[in-house]
Amino acid sequence: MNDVHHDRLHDFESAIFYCEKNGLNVTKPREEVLKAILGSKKPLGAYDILEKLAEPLNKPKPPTVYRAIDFWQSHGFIHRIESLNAYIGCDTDHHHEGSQFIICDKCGNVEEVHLCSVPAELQKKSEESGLKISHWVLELHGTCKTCQ
Amino acid sequence: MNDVHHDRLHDFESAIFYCEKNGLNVTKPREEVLKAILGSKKPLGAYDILEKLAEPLNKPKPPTVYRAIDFWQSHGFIHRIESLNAYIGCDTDHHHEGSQFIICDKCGNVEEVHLCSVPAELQKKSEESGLKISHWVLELHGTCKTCQ
DNA sequence: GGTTTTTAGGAATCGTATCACATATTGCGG
DNA sequence: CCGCAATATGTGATACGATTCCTAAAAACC
Repeated sequence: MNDVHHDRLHDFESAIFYCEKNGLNVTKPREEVLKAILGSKKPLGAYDILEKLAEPLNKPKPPTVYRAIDFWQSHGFIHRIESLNAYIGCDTDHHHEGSQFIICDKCGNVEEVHLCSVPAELQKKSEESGLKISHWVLELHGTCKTCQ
Repeated sequence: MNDVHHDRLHDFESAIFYCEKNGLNVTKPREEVLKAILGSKKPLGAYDILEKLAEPLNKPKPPTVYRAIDFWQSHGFIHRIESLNAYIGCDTDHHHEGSQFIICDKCGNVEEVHLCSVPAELQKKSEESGLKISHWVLELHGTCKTCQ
């Protein structure tokens, strides 16, 4: 567990706790995938994860990793960043249909932002258009404070 | 040119005009790629485009299509929809750093939305975090009026 | 213990995108 | 017009991302 970055340790433990409470199996692949993602400050691609797990899981194949990703994602513990094809740990209590990220294209750091709801302007637009929103993707790219 | 959907014909012509005015070459691959994208009501994947161009361009290879996509994208005439890995024509005057889409996951229709600026809530968050925004991705998924 | 459900292993394949390198075409100064 | 530089294309190979399908193991339940 000490290979999970310290400020994400709590996330790891709370995920485990959540699973225990809800009768979900925390299997070896799932555990290792979550550890890999939470252990990284930056989002990881599926094949980055695959590499990291070569040792602990004896060279797993893509489906193994994708299955675990799906599992954690479906329970809201990790998010996919569409514009990076990469995965990152959720930094709050899971299960929100939208996620928002602030992404530095220079250093690759990603910060999760939490809006409790769709911004008003958009809410309005989607109402006008009659869309019943299921989820949304919001990714701001730019240069972070330290990289400027 | 009559294979460009009628309500996108103007977009095609104004792109050509823009290129002439700015000394940009409208080559055969570029022309065909733009026509393919504007000729479709729904976003096209790169390999969809590749297929459509099999005849007019004599079975082009991926780089041919991607280069033309990059070209039009860099001049703001088409957008990439990250959560679909697909490309769609811009429906207004080009060159805005952010694009916003309303996507029906049932019928695949996409509507472009134009916010002139980043929603206030996000603007605030990105200021707090010190991000200098270069571009942003905003994609609302759900079910459109007619599909509900 | 036997059956059902859940999970994992693994080969193959598909979809998306880029690299490297050769070739062609265009634009422009002499 | 020629030759050079800049721009753009053709093409094979390869990298990266994700899924399908089928088999086998492990857990949960009776």
